[in-house]
Amino acid sequence: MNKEFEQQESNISGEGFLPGLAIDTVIFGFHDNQLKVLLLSYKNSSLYALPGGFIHDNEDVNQAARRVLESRTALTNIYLEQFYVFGDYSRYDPTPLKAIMHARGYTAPDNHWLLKRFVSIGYYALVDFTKAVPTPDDISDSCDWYSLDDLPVLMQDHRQIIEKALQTLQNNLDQKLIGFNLLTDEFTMGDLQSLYETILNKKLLRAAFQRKMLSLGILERIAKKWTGGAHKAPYLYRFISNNVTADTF
Amino acid sequence: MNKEFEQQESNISGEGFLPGLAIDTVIFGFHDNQLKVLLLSYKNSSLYALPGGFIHDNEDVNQAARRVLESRTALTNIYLEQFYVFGDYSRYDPTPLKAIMHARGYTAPDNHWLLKRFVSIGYYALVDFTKAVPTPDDISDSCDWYSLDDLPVLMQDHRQIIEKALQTLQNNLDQKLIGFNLLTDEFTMGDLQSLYETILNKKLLRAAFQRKMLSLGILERIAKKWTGGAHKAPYLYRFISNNVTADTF
DNA sequence: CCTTATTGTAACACAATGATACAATAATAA
DNA sequence: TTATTATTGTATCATTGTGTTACAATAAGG
Repeated sequence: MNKEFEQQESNISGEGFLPGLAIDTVIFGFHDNQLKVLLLSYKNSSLYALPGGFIHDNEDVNQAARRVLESRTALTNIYLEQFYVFGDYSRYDPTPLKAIMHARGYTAPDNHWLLKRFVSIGYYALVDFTKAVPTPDDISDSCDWYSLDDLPVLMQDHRQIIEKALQTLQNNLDQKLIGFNLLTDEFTMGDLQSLYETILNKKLLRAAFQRKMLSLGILERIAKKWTGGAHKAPYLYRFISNNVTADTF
Repeated sequence: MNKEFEQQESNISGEGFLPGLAIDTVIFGFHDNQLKVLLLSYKNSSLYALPGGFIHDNEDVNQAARRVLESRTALTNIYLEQFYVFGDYSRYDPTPLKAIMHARGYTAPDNHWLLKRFVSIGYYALVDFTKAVPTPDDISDSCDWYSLDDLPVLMQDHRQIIEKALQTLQNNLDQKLIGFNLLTDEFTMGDLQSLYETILNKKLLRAAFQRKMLSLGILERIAKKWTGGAHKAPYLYRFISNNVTADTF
C-alpha cells in the first residue's frame, strides 16, 4: 500500500491492472463557507492532480474508486457516485507522468503501460470536512483542500473534471438529498442554507428555504446552539434517513 | 467496415483498439405506444445483445459510441448520452463471445483480447423509429426493435443495462426536454402524452399535461390533422429548440 | 342535423413557492 | 433590571404551478 506507485512503475506491462483505464475522484468538502476539493501535489513537480488510481484486474470499478477515496480521506461509508467518462483522444499526454517518473529517478521505456492512452472514469464524493484526514499517496508531497474558486494549476484536464463534477452536484442537489454529506452530523439551518447557496452559487430566501427543508421530514431538531452571538440561538438539526452511500446500482 | 468483426477476431492482441473497454448502446424508439430498443441477434446463436463496439486507439470514446449508433441506425445527429459504466468483476464471462467465435468456425486462443475482462461504457440514444434503418453488424443475423416489456433473453448483463438506461431516461425526461427525439417531426399532443406515459409508466392528466407542455414555449403549432375519426381534429406540433445532440461536454 | 368521440381550454381547488413582516430570544451595554 | 441589537423561527399574503372537473368546439358518420 505504501509503495503502490513504485510497484506500478516497475511493472512495465501493467500486470494485474486493467490497462488504459483510470479513476479520478473529485472529493468535495465544505469549510468556511467555501466548497473545497482534495488535491495532491506531486514530488519534484509543480503539478496538482485529483486523487486517482487504477483498477486491479479482479476488482470492481466502483470498488476501486472507493479504495482510492478511502485511502485519501481515511474515511469509510462515504457518498460516492460515478458522473462521467473522460475519453477524448486529446486527453492523451504522457508527458506529466513521464516527468513525475523521471523526477523519481526512473526512466520509463516508451511502451510503459502508464505512458499509454488512458480513459478516466470520473467519480465525485461528498465528505465531512472535519472528519476527513487528507492522506498523500506515495508519489505525492501533499494532499490538501483547495477552494473551488482558488484552484492551483492542474494536471491534464483535471480542471474540467472538477467543473463537470460540480455541475453534476448542482443538478443532483435537490433531487437526491446529498448535501448533508458535506456537513457535520449536527448543523444549523443557517449552515445548511449557506451550503446550498455555495453549491448552487446563488442566494436563497431564508424563510422559504427553512420551510422547504423542514417540510421534507428528513431533519430531526436536536437542541439549541448557543453561539455567543447577541441574538436568538438557532436549533441544531440532524439528518434523518437511509444513510445513502450511493454507487447507484 | 463490412468485415469489422473478422478483423477484430483475427487480431489476437487487439492491436488498434483500446483494450478491455467496450461500448454498449441502448437505442430507444417509440412505436405503437410502446418503448422499443434495438437488439442484435448473433448468427448460430440464440443470444440477443445490445449494439456495441470497441474504441479505436485514436478515437474519442464518445465518437466511438456515435459510430456504433450511426452504423446500426443509418442516422446521424441523434441524441446520445453516456449514462453509466458497468465495471463489476462479476460481468467477466468470456463464454458467450467464445461461443460466437466458435460458431463462426474460429477457435480463439485463451489470451485473445476479446476474451479478456471488459469494462463497458453505457450510452443511450433516442431516435425517430420511423427514420431509423436497423442494420445488423457483420456477426449478427438481425437487428430489430423489441418492445421493452417483451425482451428476449439477453447476453451477459445487457438486461440490467437496459433497465438502468430506462431509469436514466425517466429521470431526465422532465429536466432535459429530450422526449421529442423519439417522435416524428410532427406530432399531436396525444402522441406526446402517450410517449410520456409510456416512458414514465404512469397515467398523466390530459388537461394539465397539455397546459404544461404549451407553457414551456417549445412547441410550434402547425396545422390540424384530420385523422378520419368522428371527432375534433387535433393540432400538429413541431418541437422548437436548439437541436440538442448531447454528449454533454 | 343529430350523435359520438375527442380535443382545446376555461374554471376552481389546492399545493408550492416568493416575499414581507413580526414575535421570540441570546448576548451586551446602560 | 432594562433597553439594545442581531438573528432565528414562523405567520401571512401574493403569486405561481398543478390536480380536477367541466364544457364548448369540432370531424366524421348515420
